[in-house]
This record gives sequence, structure tokens and C-alpha cells, in this order.
Amino acid sequence: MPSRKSSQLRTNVILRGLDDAAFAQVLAHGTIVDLPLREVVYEPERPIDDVYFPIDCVLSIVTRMRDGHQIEIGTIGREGMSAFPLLLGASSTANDCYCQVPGSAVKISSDLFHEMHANIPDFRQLLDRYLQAYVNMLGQMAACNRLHNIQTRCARWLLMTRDRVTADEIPLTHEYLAMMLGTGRSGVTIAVGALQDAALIRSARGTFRILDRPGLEAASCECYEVAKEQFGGILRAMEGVAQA
Amino acid sequence: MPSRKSSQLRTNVILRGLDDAAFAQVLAHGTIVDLPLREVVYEPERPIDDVYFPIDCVLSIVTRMRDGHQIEIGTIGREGMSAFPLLLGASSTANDCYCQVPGSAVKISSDLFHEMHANIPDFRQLLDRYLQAYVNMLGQMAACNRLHNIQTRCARWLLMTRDRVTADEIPLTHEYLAMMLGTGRSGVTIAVGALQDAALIRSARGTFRILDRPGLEAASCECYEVAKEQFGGILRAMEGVAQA
DNA sequence: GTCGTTCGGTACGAAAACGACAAAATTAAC
DNA sequence: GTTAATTTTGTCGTTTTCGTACCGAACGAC
Repeated sequence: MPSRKSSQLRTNVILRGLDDAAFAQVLAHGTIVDLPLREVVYEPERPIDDVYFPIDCVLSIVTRMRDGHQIEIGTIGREGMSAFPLLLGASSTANDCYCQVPGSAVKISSDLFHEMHANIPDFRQLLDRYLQAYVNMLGQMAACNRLHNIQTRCARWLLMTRDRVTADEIPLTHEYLAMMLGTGRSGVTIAVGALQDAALIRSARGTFRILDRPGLEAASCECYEVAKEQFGGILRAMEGVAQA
Repeated sequence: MPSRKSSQLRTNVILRGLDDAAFAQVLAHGTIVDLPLREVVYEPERPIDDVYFPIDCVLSIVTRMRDGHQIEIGTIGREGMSAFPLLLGASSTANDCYCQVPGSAVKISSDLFHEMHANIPDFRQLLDRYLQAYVNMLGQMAACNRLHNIQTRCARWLLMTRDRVTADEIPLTHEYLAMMLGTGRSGVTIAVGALQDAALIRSARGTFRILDRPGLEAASCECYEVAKEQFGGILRAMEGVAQA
């Protein structure tokens, strides 16, 4: 996997937390891939063969109902990786996970993941902390989805995604944002219009751009801050491990 | 803790999964307590000193927002225990946990819990499976809270709670059910009225009684079935351990 | 350029949330 | 035992939100 500088791969904070020997193992057995839009990372009724560490893509974890409605319950970016079911000891999953914002990621086999998880205490500790943040975020999302309105959740989603992407512009249609928020597309259009009128964002046919980040944070529900604090904790924990 | 038959304590499926030596340890160091309504089991900004294994009470895990609104994100009954934050390696928590339906539970210290978790592989395995079910349920609740209406969620809540309680009657006001569902009280009254008109339940000043369980399941959203399947998995896993 | 598709805006009927108030049931006070 | 206070529930009207359908605009293929 020599096509990119290894320092670039360290953009993923989990990989950054690895010591040099472990990271060399990832370099030796992993591949760097470009994930296209809507590429499936895992889905129910199918074994999970690979684990992805996003560099600059964003993955959505989605719950799908029988009637076809779906809604995002979690996001994975450069702060994490895509192996929650494996981490919990399952070989399959109840949710769908697919690429929401295209970009690159490091891919390793589930076998290698399991091996590293079993043999590298620092890695295990970091993932446990990540799982903890994820569970707390799930709880916050469960509450947010019910208690907060479209506009504030819209702002939250854009902020959370922006934090995980290096680019300033997020490619996304209203339709898909509506899916993520579990609502109708027309409601999103209205909410986006309001945020745009307030000069916080600019949205144009398939793309969003954040113009005023502090303003958008003020327009967002508190859940953005809570989630950020959770994953901020990851970053800090990671730095602690890296020094050791 | 000799005030009740030990077989009765085995009503809790986690305790039932313990081998005799481990169960004796619980008997020796634990106490059986009656949890009154709204008794706090744990809350943010406070260390978690004890772990509860419900016998016939129901605990609610609740996310509280800054404006005071709260909503239930998870339920703990005889299928589980109250130590998720500890299980994830945290010493405190982001959520509130308090008693929703009064009843008895076995209480042990966090220290004993940690010791047993570290030393008893079967126990650890069972808890890992339980955590897995819990995380899956969180995801389902996050989706349910947004996509399903009051009435179907109301039915779901009553069914889930009924499964965790031995009694046929659930003591609960509309007001608190509304809190759990994250909605207004008047909406709950209307939903309850509809379920009552259909002769599925009977609600009278502070109590609910399920009259027609299959009918109520049909009136509930699919999430009840999904959650039940998750924790049904716990039961089956537990039986497997008990035989070993 | 033209056509076809995708995407975004708007309008309207239906549902739900919210708040306030009134009635009923229970408990407390005396 | 009667009255008063509190808790719980039912109802109404207003406002907001949601869902659906339709229309117009932008983009891509040719």
C-alpha cells in the first residue's frame, strides 16, 4: 500500500494511536481504497469480511425498517472505524453501513482486525473507549431524533459531517439528508432554506457549504456539542496512548 | 441475604447464568433491596458504586436534555443488569438510570462486579452478549423514536415493560409514560384511549393492564419484536452457558 | 440545441404537538 | 365524615410539523 504517505493514513485517529510495529502490520496487510457514494460497508444477513478506517470519507450507520424507511443512527469518520459488530463479538449486524461522503479509507480484513484486537492491549483499550463514545452517542441520537426539530438536527448533521471530512464542501442532496434525518425531503428543503437565509450555509444542487461555523453551532441542537465532546474524548485518549 | 429463596433470585437471567460458586459469591456479598418508584440507580457526575440485577422491577435509562426534557433510551429488567457504563470501562455515565416500576433487585458493589467480570469468563461472555443486545436496541430505539407514532410506541413500551415484570398490572401515570416516550401528556392520553377503545388495554388512574396481548403486539410497531428478539438471544445464550 | 433525468421549491390536506383548562379520582386535613 | 388540596385524566383550540403531489430549474447525454 505505498500509494500514499503513511503520515496521511495517520489522519485516522485510531491508526494514529497504533505503535509503529502495529501500524507496519496494517501497512503490510491492508489496502487503501476509495469508497464511492453509497458503497456498502456491511449489512444485515451478511458476514463482515473487512474493517474500514476512514481517512476522509464518512460512513453512515443506518437502521432500516420493514417498510423501507431508514434513518441514520451513527456516523463514522476519521475518528473511528467500522467494526462495532465485531467489537461486540458478533459476526453479523442489525444495521446497514454505507458510504455517505465519498473518500478514502484503509481497509483490513476482519481476521487481521481480530488478531490485532486480541494481541495489542493499547489497540483494545482505544477501541473500548471508542465503543463507549459510540454508545453514548447512540443514546444522544435516540433522544435527539425525538426531541429536536428538523432545522436544529439539520445543523447538527452538517457540523458532525464537516468535522469528519477534510473538504469544506459536503456533497449531498436534500433527499439523502432527509433520509439521514428520518424525515421527508420537503421539510429538509424548508430547514435548509432557513439556514441559508440566515447566511449560515449555502446549498446548491447536491452540495452544502458551511459559511458561518459558530453561527451554525448556535443554530444546532446541543447534541452536536455532546457528541463532539464524546469523540473529543477519543482524541485525548488516543494522544495518551500514543505517548506511551 | 437469606430473606428470599435463592431460586427466586435466579429469576434474573444474568444471575441464572452464573455457576454455583459465582452465585454463592453474590449471595455472600450482595443484598436484596426493594427499589421504590423513581429511586436513582445512577446519574451523571456521580460515581457508580453499585450494580443492580432486577428481579421484578424495571429500570429506565434516560437521556436528559439541558432544557429538562427527558426521554427513555433503554430499559433494564430481569433480563439484565445496570452496569453498562462500568462494562464499557467508564466510572461515570452520560445518562440517568432510575426505577420506573417498583420491585426488588439484587445489589452488589461495583468492586465485586469488576472482580467477577475479570475472573469469570462465562460471566464476561454473557455480559458481552448482553451489551451487544443493548447496543442493537439503542439503534432500534433511535430509529423508532423518529419514525413511529405515539400509539404504536405506546403499545411497544407497554409490551416491553410487561415482559420484564411478573405482575400483570403496570403502575404508571400517563404523565410518566409521556416522559418515557418523549412526548406531551395529552398525546399519550389520546393514544391510550384508542388502545382502550380497541379493548387491548385498560388504563385507570395510575395503572395499566394488558387485556389482549396478541392484539397489542399487532398494534405495536415492529420495534417490539426486534427488541424482543435481541433479548431473546440473551436468554438462549444464557441457557447455553448454564449447561456448560 | 433537445430530451430525459435528477434535484429543489411550493402548496395543501392531514396528523401531531403544545398549552391551557376542566372534570374526576384520590389523598390529606381537620 | 366532611371538606379541602392534590394528583391524574379528558378535552379543546391553536400552532407546528409532516407527507404527498406537483411544478419548475439545473444538469447530463446525445
